[in-house]
Amino acid sequence: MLTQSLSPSVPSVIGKKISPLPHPVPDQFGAVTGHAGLVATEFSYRKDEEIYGEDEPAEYVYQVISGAVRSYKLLSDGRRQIGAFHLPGDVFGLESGTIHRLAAEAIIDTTVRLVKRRSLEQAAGIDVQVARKLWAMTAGDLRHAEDHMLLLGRKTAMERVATFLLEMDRRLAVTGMMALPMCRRDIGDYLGLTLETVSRALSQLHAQGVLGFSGARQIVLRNRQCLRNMDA
Amino acid sequence: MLTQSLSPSVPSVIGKKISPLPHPVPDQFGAVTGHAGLVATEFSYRKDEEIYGEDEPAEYVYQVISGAVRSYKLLSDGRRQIGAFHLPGDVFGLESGTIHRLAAEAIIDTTVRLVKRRSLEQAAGIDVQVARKLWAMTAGDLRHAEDHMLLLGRKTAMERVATFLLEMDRRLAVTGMMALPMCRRDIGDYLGLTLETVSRALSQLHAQGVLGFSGARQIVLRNRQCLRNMDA
DNA sequence: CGTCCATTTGAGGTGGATCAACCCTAGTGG
DNA sequence: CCACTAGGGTTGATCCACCTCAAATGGACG
Repeated sequence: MLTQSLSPSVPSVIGKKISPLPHPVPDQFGAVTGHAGLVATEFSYRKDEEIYGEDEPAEYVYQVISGAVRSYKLLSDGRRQIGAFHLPGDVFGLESGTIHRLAAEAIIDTTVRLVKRRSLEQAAGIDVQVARKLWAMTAGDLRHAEDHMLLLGRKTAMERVATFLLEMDRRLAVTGMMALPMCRRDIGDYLGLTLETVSRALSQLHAQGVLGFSGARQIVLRNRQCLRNMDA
Repeated sequence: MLTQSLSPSVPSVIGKKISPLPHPVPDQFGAVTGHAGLVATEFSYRKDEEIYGEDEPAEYVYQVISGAVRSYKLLSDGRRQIGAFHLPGDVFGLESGTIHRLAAEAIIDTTVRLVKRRSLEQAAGIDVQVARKLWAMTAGDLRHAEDHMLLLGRKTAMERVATFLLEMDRRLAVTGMMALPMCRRDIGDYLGLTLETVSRALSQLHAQGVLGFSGARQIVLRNRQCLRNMDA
């Protein structure tokens, strides 16, 4: 594999142009980088490539332009908990301290925009609006984590899958259809379940007519209210 | 009960003096309120009294002076997930938005110091150091939530209890002994377990000599390394 | 057309939940 | 000072939702 990058954390493709986001996504990042003339760069990562590791210095803050990213923690024996999926428009890797608390990997081929954390911090020291925005973004991550603790600690397998489907539907459905970038194992590691349990729950919802498949990762929700009811 | 407060969210005792914290606790709150001459007030709540409810407007930010507080979310059928315990010195109820995402209750009789959220936000708009501190406090909560997601999604019952004991030992042990303010049900709802499972795990650790009891809530750790190993 | 994974499905095992006594201790009142 | 009570905690027996292990199926891609 001579063409591979030498280090897993060095992006395999390096670009310098700034692309617009594909969709009218609420652009939290642009709202911040637009100020203070921050330098944003584009990088690309191939499927399963590491973007940064757990406890690595947090040098950059990232925004997904295209593709998808998983943030996760590992136990020593390999058990994995995915804390969040990051989809186009999402900012990830933002830390108030100097260390990344979770690792991040590209789920599929992914392009990100990135800026130096230090330059954001500097901008925050000058412009209170930037400081406010950084706080709000971390608070948004906290809100998601709090909701997810309830799911992981207290919901049944079917409730977890229903919650997941509604979340993905909200975040990436176009024309009523969603194209999941992640495999069943990723979904399981996000929901605190095994991949088999996820598959069984999806099959059951399919049998009940609550959702339709066109390929295992192309899902259309046919009865959102039913999912909302089971999500409790 | 004529002497009870009329509303559960109105503190039952109202004080106005500012007491120092009992211990040399790193005082995040003072570091912020010290600036800008913010007005801090003291309130007290009795055991099991609600401090604020889920989705209530976030009017105040709190710091525990004495006692203990649980923050939690409920499902419609009463299942509860406690997201955090707040002990003397801890700040809680800090929101970047206008709404409390979790409810809060006093675990035992508790006294808190509080300031208006709006006045903190105002101070943050003037003093970047205050803004930085608020962001750092929210980031600290996020870090805890991320660790707790790993526990809830992927750890075994024994690993959860070991993690809990080490956390409480770190946060409230004096002279090698810790006095837990919360009951077994609270611990279970924090760890995503039943109270029976928590009790069994503690009994097993007791039988193994890893910990000693003097009363169900007075615990001394006799082998922290053993707990660290099982915490994985 | 064949290979390689991802996914589905089946069969059986198990960790923690549930249901049910029982016990301890602190608080109360005699 | 002690009997009584109530709530929290412990322990036992059983259950079941989800995990584990295994095999079949399917879809993407050379």
